[in-house]
Amino acid sequence: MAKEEFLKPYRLAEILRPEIAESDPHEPIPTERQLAERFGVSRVSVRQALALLNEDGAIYTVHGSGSFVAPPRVTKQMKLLSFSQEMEVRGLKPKAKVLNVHLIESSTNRSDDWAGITEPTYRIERLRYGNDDPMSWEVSYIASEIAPDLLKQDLTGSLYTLLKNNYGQEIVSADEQLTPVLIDSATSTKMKLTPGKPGFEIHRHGFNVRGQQVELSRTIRRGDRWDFKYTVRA
Amino acid sequence: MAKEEFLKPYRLAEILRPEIAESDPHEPIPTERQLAERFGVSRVSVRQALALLNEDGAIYTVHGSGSFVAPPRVTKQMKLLSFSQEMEVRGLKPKAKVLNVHLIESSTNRSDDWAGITEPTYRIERLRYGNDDPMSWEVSYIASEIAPDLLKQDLTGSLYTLLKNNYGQEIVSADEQLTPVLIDSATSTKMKLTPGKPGFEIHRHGFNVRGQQVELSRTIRRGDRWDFKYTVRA
DNA sequence: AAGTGGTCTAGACCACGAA
DNA sequence: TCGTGGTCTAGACCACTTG
Repeated sequence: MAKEEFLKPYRLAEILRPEIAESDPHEPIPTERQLAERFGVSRVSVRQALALLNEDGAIYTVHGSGSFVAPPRVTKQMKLLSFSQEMEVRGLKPKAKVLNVHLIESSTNRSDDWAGITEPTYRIERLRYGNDDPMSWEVSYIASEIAPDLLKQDLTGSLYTLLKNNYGQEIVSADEQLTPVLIDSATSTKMKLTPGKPGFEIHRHGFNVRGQQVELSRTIRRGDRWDFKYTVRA
Repeated sequence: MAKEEFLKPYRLAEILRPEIAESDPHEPIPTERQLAERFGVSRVSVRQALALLNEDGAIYTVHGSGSFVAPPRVTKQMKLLSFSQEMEVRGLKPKAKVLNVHLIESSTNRSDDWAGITEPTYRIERLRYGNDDPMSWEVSYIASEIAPDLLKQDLTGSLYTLLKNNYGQEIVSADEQLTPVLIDSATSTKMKLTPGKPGFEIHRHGFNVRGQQVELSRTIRRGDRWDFKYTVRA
């Protein structure tokens, strides 16, 4: 079931990566035609492999001249990660404490808090920990038609994993909006912080492969424990 | 000099876009083989066109089944934009007021503020406006070997455009780091804000095609006028 | 079983850079 | 001019979904 697209290019990239790492920055790597012959694959596959290496900044390519070892860079590409995955990347143990869960029945004057989510919907309020430190406070909305019996599930782990494994709803893309805020006193208390500290407020809309909105969430993250790093291209 | 890669796929995508816009969400679009025949191009080109449409959320594809019209989404992909470009996207007129420019000669105990930039380097402190409102305060460092005579240039416009047109240094990728902060009183004064408001602090490293660091900057942006929206994928 | 998208190939021609 | 990467083709076979 491995979902490895572009098998040859991917494997080829992994073979080339250590070779590249040993060369000095701006040294040329073999030409595409040479690599194609050496590995017995088509030039198209070589080019896809080089494209992968280019994406994470291992090489750069100059039309008419060649491909070269890129000088070292640190920042990673931005990928969709659940909170749990993010913590694991940082080497911290993720945990969640459920503060409140309930089902919101059809409401006449519905709040915009869960606009786009079909009612009735579950509202899940949780505190998120990394190595027992409170890292963020979050409220998630998930339509009950998507995940019936959600209340019976264990909600102390990754919601994304739960949705995927128990309901076949994999979230493959998300729209997010970051706003810098002063963390209000109520949230500060819940997160055991001194009030008035800066943080991020994040609104997230999660979508499945079919572009249907599956999850909606609002998150407050403490600024002293969260940076937001990314690489952006022209 | 148009730098349009994938000419056929790109043009094909633009032709298909309006057709797709007229169909209902989740309606199937023609198969790849049908499109290839209809437009007299190879299936590979069709697939690249569909990939482009997929990237900006116009369609989604299901292996073994087909491609379908995606339900509407709002958020744009994140692209590298200069401040000036960002303002234009928002329909605001960009402007810069130069607060301070000078050349930093080789220093013995150099500050980490411009780590990675070759000395001597220019330090450019500017206030950035959108429609005459101060939007952000920024300090940029640019090595003098890259842009000699920078002091003689007009610095009230886009630095990126200036670097590209006058010095042949196009910045094609950047690493950024966002931190939520309370805007300090000195910066608040410069931006004519009441102190203690939340904002973003952004560190940016700009690179040319060869992966060489061309620009380094630190920016403070007011939180009440800046959101950070993006789409992220698995 | 038939039809769809997913991967890969071999080969052609174009556009650019360096000598 | 020659060698490089950039684009495109026609056709093959695989993997998946649906009837």
